[in-house]
Amino acid sequence: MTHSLSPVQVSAPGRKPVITREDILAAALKLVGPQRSVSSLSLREVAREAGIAPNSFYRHFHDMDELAVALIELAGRSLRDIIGAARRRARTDASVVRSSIEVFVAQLRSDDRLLHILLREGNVGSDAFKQAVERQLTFFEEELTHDLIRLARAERTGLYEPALTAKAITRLVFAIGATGMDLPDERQAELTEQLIQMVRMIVTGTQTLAAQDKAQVAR
Amino acid sequence: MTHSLSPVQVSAPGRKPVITREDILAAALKLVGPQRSVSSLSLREVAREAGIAPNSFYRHFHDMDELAVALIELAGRSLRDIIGAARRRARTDASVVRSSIEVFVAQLRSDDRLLHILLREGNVGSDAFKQAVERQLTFFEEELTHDLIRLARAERTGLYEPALTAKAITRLVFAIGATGMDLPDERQAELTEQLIQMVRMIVTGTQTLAAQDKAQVAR
DNA sequence: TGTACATCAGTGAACGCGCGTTCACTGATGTAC
DNA sequence: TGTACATCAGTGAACGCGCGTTCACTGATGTAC
Repeated sequence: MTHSLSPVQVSAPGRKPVITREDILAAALKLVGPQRSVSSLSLREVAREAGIAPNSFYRHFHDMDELAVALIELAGRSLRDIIGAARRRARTDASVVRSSIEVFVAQLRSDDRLLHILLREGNVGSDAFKQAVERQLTFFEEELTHDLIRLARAERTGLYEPALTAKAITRLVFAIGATGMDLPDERQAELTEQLIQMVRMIVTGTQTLAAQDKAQVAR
Repeated sequence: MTHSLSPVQVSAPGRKPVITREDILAAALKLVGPQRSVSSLSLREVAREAGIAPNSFYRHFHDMDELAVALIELAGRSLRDIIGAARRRARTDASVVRSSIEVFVAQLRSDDRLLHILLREGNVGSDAFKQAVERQLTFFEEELTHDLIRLARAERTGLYEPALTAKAITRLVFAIGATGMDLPDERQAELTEQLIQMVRMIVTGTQTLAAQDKAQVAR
């Protein structure tokens, strides 16, 4: 789950940077944890962790808000890549649910803290920050909507309100995932099974409602 | 949505209190809003709002964490009372979903900020604080589990994993509710309908899965 | 190749601020006699 | 009823701290000639 964070630097006059935006983002990432949300980090703390003077921070970001938004975008992009790969590997309807959720939970326990950021930060911080989180979640919903439509066509099952279904699944997985962030490793499997069952309830529900609708129309 | 916060004071020697725990809780409540979570409030800020000297705060709470936990408990208790009343008024399966969610969304827009606190604070703050939020959510889940079992019996529909279903519904409603906190009033109806449909997906899903299980066993 | 110069990443020191917490206090109240 | 006293809610002043932000600076680098 790594990404290049900025385009290749074009050669320019002046002193060479000894530290990059990526270094600062990585330092901030090291500081977030069970007790610390991104929006509670101080500029001086991040600078200290990155090994630079507090005022050097301003060479790379306008303020802490800009750093926080950059972190959110990085986290969202990485997670979508990972889940997307898992979805492409899976063949059947059932295994798409399972493998996506397994990858999601595995990422919860991963050493890089990227997913933690998306889960912990939804409802605090500045407007710009909250919007950045919201944007990443809607990206997920859009991709999931397309998947649901594609799967319903392939398996000839009905589908009731795909966008709403995608939203319900996304928000539920993220909400439950957030509570599981700090769980010990041995409860990971349990969390995974719970999530899979919950998603199946929703998917089964949509299919049943779609079938009822169809019957209604036919009658 | 009001509650008596402490037992009636027994007469004791010493100066009469001019300010109460309730006054301080109310002051803290006034300060939380779109940009401010309870865990971001400072002791001095709350004292200022309550009209007392900063150090007087210590006469009522050991620290800010204790105040935050008291707020969470107040909010949870109040919301359960309100939703409980709505559920008792409703007669049918469908109207239980609708009236509970309507009351929930109405409370989202209410002047007292109690529900906001539960929604915004799930994933930040001290351990004691997060546990307090978690505890209130499990209270909801337990009550909902009982309701689901009762309704399934009454309507002779199957029920698949009632506790898990209750958890999925609770977490989903709170997660979506959190995103709707800061929405303008005119989108309240839309939010309500979305939530109702999502809950129906889950309930329909559980019933269908239960029916499938039964067929499996009968075969 | 050599030199003067512009650029600009990073710095050290300092600022004013709001914070949580402490201390010794004041003075209103209820109780004992 | 009157008086001395213990209790304790609330206070004003002070502390040391970490914070974000500013300023004028240093010195490494690439460019122009």
